[in-house]
Amino acid sequence: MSRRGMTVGELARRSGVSVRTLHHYETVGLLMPAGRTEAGYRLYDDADVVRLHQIRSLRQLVFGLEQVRELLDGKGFSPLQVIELHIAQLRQQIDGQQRLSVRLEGIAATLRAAAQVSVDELLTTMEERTRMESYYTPEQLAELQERGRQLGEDGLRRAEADWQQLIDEVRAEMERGTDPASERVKALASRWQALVEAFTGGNPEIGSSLQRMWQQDETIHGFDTAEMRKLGGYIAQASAGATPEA
Amino acid sequence: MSRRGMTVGELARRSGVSVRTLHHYETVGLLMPAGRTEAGYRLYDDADVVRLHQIRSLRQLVFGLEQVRELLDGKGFSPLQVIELHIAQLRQQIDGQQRLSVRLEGIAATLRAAAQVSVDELLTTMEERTRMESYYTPEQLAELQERGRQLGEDGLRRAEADWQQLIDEVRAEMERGTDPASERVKALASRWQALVEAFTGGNPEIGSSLQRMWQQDETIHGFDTAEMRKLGGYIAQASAGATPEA
DNA sequence: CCTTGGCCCTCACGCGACGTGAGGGTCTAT
DNA sequence: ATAGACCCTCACGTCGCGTGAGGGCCAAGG
Repeated sequence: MSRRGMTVGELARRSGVSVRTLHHYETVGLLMPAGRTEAGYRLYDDADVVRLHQIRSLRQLVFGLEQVRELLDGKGFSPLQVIELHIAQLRQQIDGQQRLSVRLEGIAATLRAAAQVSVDELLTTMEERTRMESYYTPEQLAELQERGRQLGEDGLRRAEADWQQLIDEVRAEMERGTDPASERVKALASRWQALVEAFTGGNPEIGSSLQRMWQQDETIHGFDTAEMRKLGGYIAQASAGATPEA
Repeated sequence: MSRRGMTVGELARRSGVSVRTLHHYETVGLLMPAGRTEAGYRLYDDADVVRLHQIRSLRQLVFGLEQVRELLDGKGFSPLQVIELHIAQLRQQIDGQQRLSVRLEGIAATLRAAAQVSVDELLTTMEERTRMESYYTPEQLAELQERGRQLGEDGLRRAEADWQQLIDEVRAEMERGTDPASERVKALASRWQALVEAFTGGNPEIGSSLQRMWQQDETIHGFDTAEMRKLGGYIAQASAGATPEA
């Protein structure tokens, strides 16, 4: 049977490709059947079987049937060049996808900590992520993300609530005109420092990146930076009075 | 101007997308212009500008305009679900591409060491790689590849030539009926062991994988394993006589 | 008023590697 | 003769637009 040639269906079954694929390979000139019956049925011989195997093999490694044909027909670039080119392209793709993946992870983590996850939330989270990516280095981002992961969703929510609570208290004291050197404000100041510390993880570079964000952006994760700067100044007075640090 | 709405061209310039893209977004119902002039010109308003930004943002993160529309229209899955699904898909893709990349590296390395790089070479190298992938674990493959990389192309070619040379000599002695216990054959045996050692790098698991290949495959990298087994037996006799090792 | 140049419009094909019918012959066994 | 399995050749759909083709709309200059 394979002596006299096999039909498309047979070849398809034996080699695991679809009949349509074989048709397609013929129309693009990649695999022409050795002959036809009087009725017009395609007949493939052993050489065709071999070539099909080659095609399927190369297909996994290479971009595009066109290149496969060029390889098999010996035109175009040398196999090694094609492979190396492909490797380079693959690397780029992988790189881009990995960056995207990291980005998505970060966004997903933030979303998971959010109460309700609307598209608005998603969009603002994305914007924030973009801004963060412009302030922090990839390593710093990874560090922040890792710390967030350890905290967990509840931990993140709690941290955010802590900030909100602290800000409210500080604002209240400031509006009341409490002396920054008072014990009450000093207590607030140390809570403030603790929260900043919890965020930066003691990494001074992350601290300075955060500073830059505070200075240059108008809002960070829903907090108004203008007010934060004011409150921060107040807190700084308390800290300066409380501890002899710069 | 943006009060009364802007034309496609303006919107395109201001947001960095092509006019065609805006047309396309309209035909798929993703971004419908707020209105039209009497002459039929599309007019976009500020809300459209916002929506376009949203579309472009989501577009980077998500597979397909369809999903973008579902997200923006609030139908279908929740943003977080979509993101997580996308992450999973991305991971899979990255995984597959990385495996492919490793595979290509291995093939490229082998090809670089080959004298002439024909498509035949490529195909047989691929087959061999496939066989190797079925015998060695990924870690072992990585180890082998690393060792090959350190040898360099010339080193690999030299190793291959060494084997060929050694095999010829061993065969000659065997055909001549030389006693395996003779000094001459013992010298060959130690060279043999050294070459095997150089290949396995002293890793016994790689050694046993190699054994299995020798036993089960008919040819390895162009060497006839049937003959290799015979020669190996002869060498083993010499080694047994030479050293008291098992 | 007419022209010129720069907008805009609506089709509609092209890309890549096939999937999926539609509509209709061929072969084999009953 | 007929059923059922196989084969044939179109030809459209996929996805996100790019790239014309062929033709109106509009503002400014001659």
